[in-house]
This record gives sequence, structure tokens and C-alpha cells, in this order.
Amino acid sequence: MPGRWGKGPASWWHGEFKGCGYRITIPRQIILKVLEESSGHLSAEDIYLKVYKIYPAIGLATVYRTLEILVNMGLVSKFDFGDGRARYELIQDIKEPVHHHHLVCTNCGRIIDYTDFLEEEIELIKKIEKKLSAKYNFEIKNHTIQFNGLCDKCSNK
Amino acid sequence: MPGRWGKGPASWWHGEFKGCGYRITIPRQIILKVLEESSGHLSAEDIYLKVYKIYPAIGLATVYRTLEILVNMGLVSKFDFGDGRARYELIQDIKEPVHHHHLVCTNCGRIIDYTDFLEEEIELIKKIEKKLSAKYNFEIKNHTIQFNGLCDKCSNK
DNA sequence: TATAATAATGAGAATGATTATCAATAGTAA
DNA sequence: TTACTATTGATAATCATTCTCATTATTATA
Repeated sequence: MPGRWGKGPASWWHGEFKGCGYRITIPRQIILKVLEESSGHLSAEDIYLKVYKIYPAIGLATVYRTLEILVNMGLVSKFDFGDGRARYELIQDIKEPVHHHHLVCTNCGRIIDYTDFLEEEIELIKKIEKKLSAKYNFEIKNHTIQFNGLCDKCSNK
Repeated sequence: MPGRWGKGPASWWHGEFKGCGYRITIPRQIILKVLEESSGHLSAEDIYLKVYKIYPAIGLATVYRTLEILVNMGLVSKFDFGDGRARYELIQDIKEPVHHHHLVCTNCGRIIDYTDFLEEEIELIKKIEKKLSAKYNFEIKNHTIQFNGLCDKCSNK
């Protein structure tokens, strides 16, 4: 979790959270902990099950409610990979979002993260965002790039 | 519908359809007609209602079934803009997909199409696809680029 | 530290989009 | 025209997500 430790492992988000008027509760702490220790692409139920192992009193509704807050605060990204359930990922570094894009296999649903961007790739995204902001008077918060296709196992069949 | 007319306005997809073993039926013809004459971002229910005006015997299930086929055949794109329902758009030209990307207002849900790409934008996408195909052995079929943020009306409040 | 105010919770009901079921119908090749 | 069977429409079922509400926990304050 580069860029977030150093202020105490479990508290980097506490200030931001309180600043928005939210209370620091046990369920929320555990949900954040689970998000930190997992490798992304988690559905709400995935998260629920992981939290349940630590804190069996957890309710599914609380997981959804907490995720909604985190998404609105910009701490978590929400994705749709076309399998009928949303996926959630903690954003690694808010200041400089490390946007990893996704390769989604439309046959088996496998998801590959893609983080090794080309220099020009990052440049171009910035350039496009600037252009779009100006032209459409849009305040761009983030973007999503997703490539769909067939993974090696599904195309060689 | 550039690149598609010329073989008879209502038949460009018939051959492709039959080639896949599908029958040309009244409901399917009307659904295609509606997709052709609409400007994208249509939910299944939007399409159902438009078809209903022409052909009141239509069933919602048939709309979903037909859309699924069209998406699998690569004739229609399916999007998720985060409002809980899928959106469908006819792909303009299959040979050279004119990928229009989207600006989505996370507050009011407004969607703006963005089609005026930079030269380098198209180049770069091709380059990235080539790189990803090679590295991950992924057969890339299409991609989605979406910018999220606040539209002019929602950010000036 | 005790207290009051109220945000947050968990359980379960409700919602709403999408999918499955099935008997009736329509498209197709012959 | 016929026989075969894919497709259809109605509706039930599914399933992720959201809502409701009585109970509990957090927090600022005394």
C-alpha cells in the first residue's frame, strides 16, 4: 500500500472518513482491512465472506452501504465485468491514482490486470481528459479502460 | 449507417444471421430496425417500448434474447453506466468499428458521446492492443473507454 | 467517565433487472 | 404443403442490490 503507510497502518483513512462526517465503526474497519489485504476484483459477497470470517456478526447490507460510501469518497473503484455483479477495488494511491486497466475474457470471465503502461499512454490520457473537460465542460474524476476478448485458454479451443 | 447500405436497406444483417443458424423473424427484424433508427444508450426496456409501438405482440424476454445474440455476434455493444441497467448500441461498421467513447456524469447519469478522436488516440489503442495480445496471449475483440465525472450542470451547483 | 443525540447496524423484506420454463407458434428446407 | 424445430410470449424464478425499522454503538459534551 505505497503512499499510505507511515501514519499508522490502520488509520490512513480515519481522518478522511471523519472529515466527511462518518463514524469509525468495527464493521467499517474490518471491511477496509479486507480490501487492503485482498487483490482486487472482489464482489460484495466476496468481501462479505472475508469479513464474516473475522466478524461473523457482519450483515451484507452493511458491506453494500460501506462500499457505496467508499466509492463516493473516491477510495474504492467499482467495476462491471459483465457477469451481473459489481466488483470493488481499493484505490492504491489517491494523489496519483495508479490506474490499472483490465483485460476481460468474455468466455470464462477471467480478468487480467494490466499495469505496465507505455509512457505515451499516461500522457495521452491526461491530454484527452484536458480536451474533454474543456470541450464538454465536464469535470472528469476518473476513467475506465477495459479490453474484452478471449484469453489463451478460451481462444485455443 | 455508412458501410452497411447498398445491399438493400433491411437486409445487411440477414446473411450474417442465417450464417450463424439463426432465423429471420418478425420480432428480430423490428428490434434491428429500432436499433438502427435510434441513437444509442438504449436500455432493454427502451427498446421493448419502441418495438411495442410497431409490434404490440412483442415480449420483453424476446428483446433480451435477441440482444444477447446480437452482442455475441458483435453487432451490438453492451454497456454499463452504473445505473443498474444495461445499455445497448448497434455497432455502426463492423469492419472498422467506430468506437465512440462515453463521458458519464456520476451525479445525474447524463451520457455524452465522444467521437472526435485524436489521430494519436487511434494509433495508441492499436499499439496497446497489439502489445497486450502478445504479452498476455489474449485475443482482443473490442475495448471500452469511459470517463466519469460531473457534467456542467452538476459541477456548478 | 456517564450521558444524550443520532449515525450505523443486522435481519429480512422489497425491488427491479435479467433469465429460465414451457406450451403454442412461426420460419425453413424439403 | 409438410415436418421439423427454432422462436416466441407470458409468466415464474433468480439474484444482486436497496430499503425498512427496531436495536445498538459511536461520539461529542458535560
